[in-house]
Amino acid sequence: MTKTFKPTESELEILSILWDKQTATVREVHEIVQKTKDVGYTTTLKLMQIMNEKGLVTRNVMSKTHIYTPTIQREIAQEQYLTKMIHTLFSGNASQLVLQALGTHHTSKSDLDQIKSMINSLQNK
Amino acid sequence: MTKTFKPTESELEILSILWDKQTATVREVHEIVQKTKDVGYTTTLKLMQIMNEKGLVTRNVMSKTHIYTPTIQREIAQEQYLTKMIHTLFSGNASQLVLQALGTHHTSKSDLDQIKSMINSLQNK
DNA sequence: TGGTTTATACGATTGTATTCGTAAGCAATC
DNA sequence: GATTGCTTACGAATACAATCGTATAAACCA
Repeated sequence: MTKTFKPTESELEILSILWDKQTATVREVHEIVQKTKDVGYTTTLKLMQIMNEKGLVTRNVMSKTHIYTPTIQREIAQEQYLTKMIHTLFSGNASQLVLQALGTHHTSKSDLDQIKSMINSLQNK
Repeated sequence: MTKTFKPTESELEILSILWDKQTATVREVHEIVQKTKDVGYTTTLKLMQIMNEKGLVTRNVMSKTHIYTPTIQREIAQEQYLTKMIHTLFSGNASQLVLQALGTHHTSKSDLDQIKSMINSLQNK
């Protein structure tokens, strides 16, 4: 069973950066965080230390500057939040979410093709 | 400009109940909340009072038992969370979210048809 | 009417997230 | 080898969310 994974707002933001970069130092993360939030370096540092304690990330302490890696797969978080969102915001109706997403967020033609073929394979079951 | 809408975890849970029922008393909400969480009546009451102060809900105080109504449209919340989720969990790629949603959440054949026709109309633009 | 139930109001407590200041170590540089 | 800059560690303050106990009033009813 997957342990309950429940990062805070700020932790999720940091995780999302780590998922994109695979691995990063506090400074690298902080530089990105700073673009949207006005917080001090030690705040980001502290958060990442706490995340380490919680097991949300691991870190390589070989060099003076630690290197952080997320422990949770992005896919697991995706699935968890998707499920929750469908439940609380879409009354459990996944297709409503899909329609909404397609309607208000741009999607390339080839991506649309990919979605169509996925639908076809689902319908042929 | 839409005011920043940022309910807490518990507030969102209550809103989701109100969205489904359109309108409800504290007791009605609490009865549903209790199915998943073991909290006292006054906790739910207090939360809804705070939500009223924040403007997340309005209430009709004509009778002794107040009747609550959500002020925020469910659609606005849907859009906001969807956007945020696509950004932090799907690297900004909406179609990834759609594929994931279709892959892991059941969708009826007629709903799938509806999605297909939506895609077709998007592609014919 | 008097007691019981059901409501709201509200203060207080507890728990957790967020933020930052300060200290201390290390490494490059002057 | 002293100074400067960057790093981590850590305690402490602040803010906010969540929970509940108690008081008070209205409505119900036997």
